[in-house]
Amino acid sequence: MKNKEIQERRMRGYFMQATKELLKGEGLRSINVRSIADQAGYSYATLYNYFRDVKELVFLCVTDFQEECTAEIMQKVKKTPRGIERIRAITKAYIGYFVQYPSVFNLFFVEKLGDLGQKQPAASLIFTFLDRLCASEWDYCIENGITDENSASLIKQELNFVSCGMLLFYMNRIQPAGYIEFMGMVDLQLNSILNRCGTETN
Amino acid sequence: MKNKEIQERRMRGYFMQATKELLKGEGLRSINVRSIADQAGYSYATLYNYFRDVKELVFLCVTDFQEECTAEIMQKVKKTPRGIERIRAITKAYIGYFVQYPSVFNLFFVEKLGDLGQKQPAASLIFTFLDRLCASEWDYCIENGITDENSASLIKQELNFVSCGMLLFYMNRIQPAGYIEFMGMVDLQLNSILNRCGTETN
DNA sequence: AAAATTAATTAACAATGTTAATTATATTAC
DNA sequence: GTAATATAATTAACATTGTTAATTAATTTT
Repeated sequence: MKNKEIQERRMRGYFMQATKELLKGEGLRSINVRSIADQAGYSYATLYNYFRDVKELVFLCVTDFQEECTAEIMQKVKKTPRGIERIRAITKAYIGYFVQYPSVFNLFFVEKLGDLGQKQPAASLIFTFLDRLCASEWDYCIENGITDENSASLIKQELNFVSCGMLLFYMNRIQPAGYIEFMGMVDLQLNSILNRCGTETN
Repeated sequence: MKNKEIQERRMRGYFMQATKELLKGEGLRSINVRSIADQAGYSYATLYNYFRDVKELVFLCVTDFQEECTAEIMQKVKKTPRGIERIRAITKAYIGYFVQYPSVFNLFFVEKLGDLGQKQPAASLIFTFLDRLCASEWDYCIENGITDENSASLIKQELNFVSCGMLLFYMNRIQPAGYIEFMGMVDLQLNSILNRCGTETN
């Protein structure tokens, strides 16, 4: 039955589209079975014919957002010189994307998504996201002797944690207060971390 | 009416005690008006005679936990040599406390606590917590020329963000998988950040 | 001790997630 | 092409949780 498969995929798509619109617009707060179904133009119970529960549906948006985010970032940094410079640009753009879509940040890093069955794959998908975005640039740096593998691996982690930490404080606690100050702090932190590359081996 | 005040304080205390027990035991998941009231030995509606809502009650536990955490840390590090060494120890103990009580971490850093009226004070209370724990040691470092104010301020922020980021990943995404690996990573990161002190000015 | 006040409890309602029962739609057999 | 069947979608219903209103119990005041 090919038709059935196509139709089912289409239906899932409608609900996912609706969920993504709501997430980007009103945010996670506004997400509930009824609002999603409304947005999709169906009754709330119909959703359960295509998804185990509302968490599965929301979770599926993660992959979509990651792809979108990746595209946006790569577009933004393609003119930046390769190496450390581009790693800095990617990380800034990565942070910028989450500032633009706070609910995506919450979805990725904050929400525990309950006891979602496929928790572990999603977890590593998220944990390695920035690493994957920067992977080829780190390779470039190592190949060109700009840094070595050991310090690269440390700094990768540090970028990951610091980015996430800054975002968490900014989003959740409104600290620092404004976007300008926040991005200023981001610059300082990224400089501090990335300036260490190649200058010495700790 | 002095009695009334005493009684009211006592009642608030009962509910707070109950909430803290639940938080530390079952975690935030298990927190709801009825479970708190049960634990306290009252009906759920009674709670509303003493607290605006359940969020206020939960929020009040933050301060209590901070005090407890501070005491535990200071006890732990009192024999560590002052300066960078002790900053490292405090930060490790700080991370250790949250690993011990994951729900306190959630409460502090993850939960948005809705549109809590007193949001801002709580926010800065949390944001500055590690800084306050380390404040006198940083002063010590600056006074003794171990580091200067500029790099101290950068590194303070970095410690704050990295700690929070590592915890977020570990708690939320089970990454890295085990406690031993996690604490190993913590050591590496703290070394990397703190080794920069005084060796050079970036 | 009766009246009045205060505190505590039960009842009730609203929002949300989820499942069961019912209705509408589409597919298949003749 | 229509009746029987299968599938999909909807409404109804129930569970959980937060919150407020109405009622009952307790305490205080006179």
